[in-house]
Amino acid sequence: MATIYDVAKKANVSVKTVSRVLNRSQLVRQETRSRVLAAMADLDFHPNSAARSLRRKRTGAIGFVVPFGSDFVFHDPGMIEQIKGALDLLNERGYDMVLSVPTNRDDALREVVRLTKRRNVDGAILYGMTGADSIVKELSEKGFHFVSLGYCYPEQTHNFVEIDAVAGGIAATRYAISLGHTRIGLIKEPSNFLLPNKRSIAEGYKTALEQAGIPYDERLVREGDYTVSGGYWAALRLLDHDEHARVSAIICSSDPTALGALRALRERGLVPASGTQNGFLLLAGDCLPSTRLIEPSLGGIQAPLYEQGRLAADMLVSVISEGRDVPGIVLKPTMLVPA
Amino acid sequence: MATIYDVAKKANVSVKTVSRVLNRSQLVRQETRSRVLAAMADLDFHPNSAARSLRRKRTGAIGFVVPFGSDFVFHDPGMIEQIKGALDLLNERGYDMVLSVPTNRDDALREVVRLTKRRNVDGAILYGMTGADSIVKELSEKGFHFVSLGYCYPEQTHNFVEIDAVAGGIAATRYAISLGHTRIGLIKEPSNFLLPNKRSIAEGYKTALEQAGIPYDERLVREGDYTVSGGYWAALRLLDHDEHARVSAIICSSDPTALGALRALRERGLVPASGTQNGFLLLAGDCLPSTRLIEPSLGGIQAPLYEQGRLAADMLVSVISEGRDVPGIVLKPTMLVPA
DNA sequence: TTGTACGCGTTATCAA
DNA sequence: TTGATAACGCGTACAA
Repeated sequence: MATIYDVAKKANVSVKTVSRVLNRSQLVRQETRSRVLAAMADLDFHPNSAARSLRRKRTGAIGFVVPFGSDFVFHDPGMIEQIKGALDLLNERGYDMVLSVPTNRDDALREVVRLTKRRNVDGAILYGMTGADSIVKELSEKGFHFVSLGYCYPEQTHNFVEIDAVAGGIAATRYAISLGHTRIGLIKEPSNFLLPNKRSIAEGYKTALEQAGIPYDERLVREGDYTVSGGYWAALRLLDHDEHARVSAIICSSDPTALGALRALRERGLVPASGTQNGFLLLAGDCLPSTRLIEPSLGGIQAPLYEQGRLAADMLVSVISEGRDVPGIVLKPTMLVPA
Repeated sequence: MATIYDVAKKANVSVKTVSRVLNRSQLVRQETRSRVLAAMADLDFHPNSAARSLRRKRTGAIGFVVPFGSDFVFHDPGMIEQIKGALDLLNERGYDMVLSVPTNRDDALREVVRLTKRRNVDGAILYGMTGADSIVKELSEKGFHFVSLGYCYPEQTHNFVEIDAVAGGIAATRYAISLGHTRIGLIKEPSNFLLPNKRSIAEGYKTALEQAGIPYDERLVREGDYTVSGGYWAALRLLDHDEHARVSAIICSSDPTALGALRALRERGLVPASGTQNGFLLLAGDCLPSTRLIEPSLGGIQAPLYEQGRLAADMLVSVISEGRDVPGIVLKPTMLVPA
């Protein structure tokens, strides 16, 4: 491969001039610039990134690390949306994305440390998780850059983009109540997605019930695992548990959960009502566009996952370029009425 | 950040010795090694990747470039499976993946050139596409490494992993015929996914019909775009076109296509039969595990997309480490009977 | 507006 | 088994 020395020789200039052309400095005479550009084209010259990174102390890449393994990550449309949002923004900003999907928390933390401390990347987006406290704080102190999707530790005030699950729970539950439902099932998020200061959708559910004077029945609340089959089994348990006082509505904490619940409903001969029509009410948890292509009538809690990914990436780019932490953001989901 | 010089000083050895420890050379006395390791831990030393890459002339990363834009790529479960397969293998082999999703062919080719020629990556996986001929051949000649998912140019014999769409078409069509169907609709792949030596599912479809003595009716073949809505509209056209001689079966070339078609069927009051039961037959095109979680009864052409991604990555790793091209592979899909 | 010479942090070539 | 020193390719004080 040709180096700037080859280009310099060919264009009869110094390497510094070549470097200037490369970096779009204005201090190069037009005629010189064209000569250099011609030489670069002739030699099929491309600047070596490693040399650049070494010198500039930045790589132009950021890491995206999720601790749930590829089997989960690539089958969860919500995670996909978050990654997509981040990738889109990074692309606009000229950054490359290094995607890493270790299978557990410890490996994920090791990955973040490896990517950032070895300077493979200029910063990392890390999925919020327990046990990240010390590492993430250390990274911050030592000048490595990171932003988390959701909280990484209790009392975290900076460098995160979170979605308010409680607000979603309230909105969905109120909607069900407004249609006259009183036996409302909830398939909540898996507990390992929660953190001391990340509150559950179940809190919103309880609040809304309480405000409407409907007694809370813990048997109507099941834990899902954000997968289709998790939703399926949880829904079956809700439907079969109490034959005489069966739920007439189910609120799901994710889209796959809802698709699984839908399968369970169909197996039991129940078709969720569309619109405000009477009948069984099934509410999804992300209401992603891709889910609604498959089930257009599905309403529920619309979580801005794509925006979350985008904003996290945007925040990371700021953290990197300005060199200081940025206050966290909490996004509100909205309630999408079934079609 | 500490460098090997700091470590060397602290451990009272030369930088070369530190380097040896770093690279697990056996030519270091045990006692020296432990002293160096202790110093590294003390200083929280992490080797700088840029410096390493510059010196070693390899980065430990590979690029994955798909030319269809994030809106398509992240919403197509087939692409997701391919990426997942590649990522899993690269992870096992200790490579990082740089994911790039430009929106068109020209940008994709530029991306591959940028990533490889600037040495951001040691090689790239490129989605097969027209117009890649010259660039991909040039890369090959100049010693840059690449492997393509599907063919990149006519007469390509090396560095690709392809899935035989014709075989899939034959199998699915034969299955439909075996159940007594004679009016069989086909929603084939979008034409921009085809290349001179990549043959269409429609060829297999025709072959099977011909062998069974069923006349070919071009009105029963529609082009899809691999999306849910594309499948929906194509299926509606198939269902509404010819009221008196309507299709009794539809073969789809992808899973989203089938999910869209399913929506169309439901809207027309048609429920696809399960198993070998009589009734409307709907066959999917990828039969991915994730699709079957949503619609467990869906049968069709089961394409080994995950394996394709894995094998492509594996092939690329070979190409990189052995420095020479590897003969292409063609995978056969199988026919999955509806449950 | 252009050029010289050095440093970024590693690895590799020798020689000891 | 270890070490001095030269690369790797680019950016940048500093000088002209």
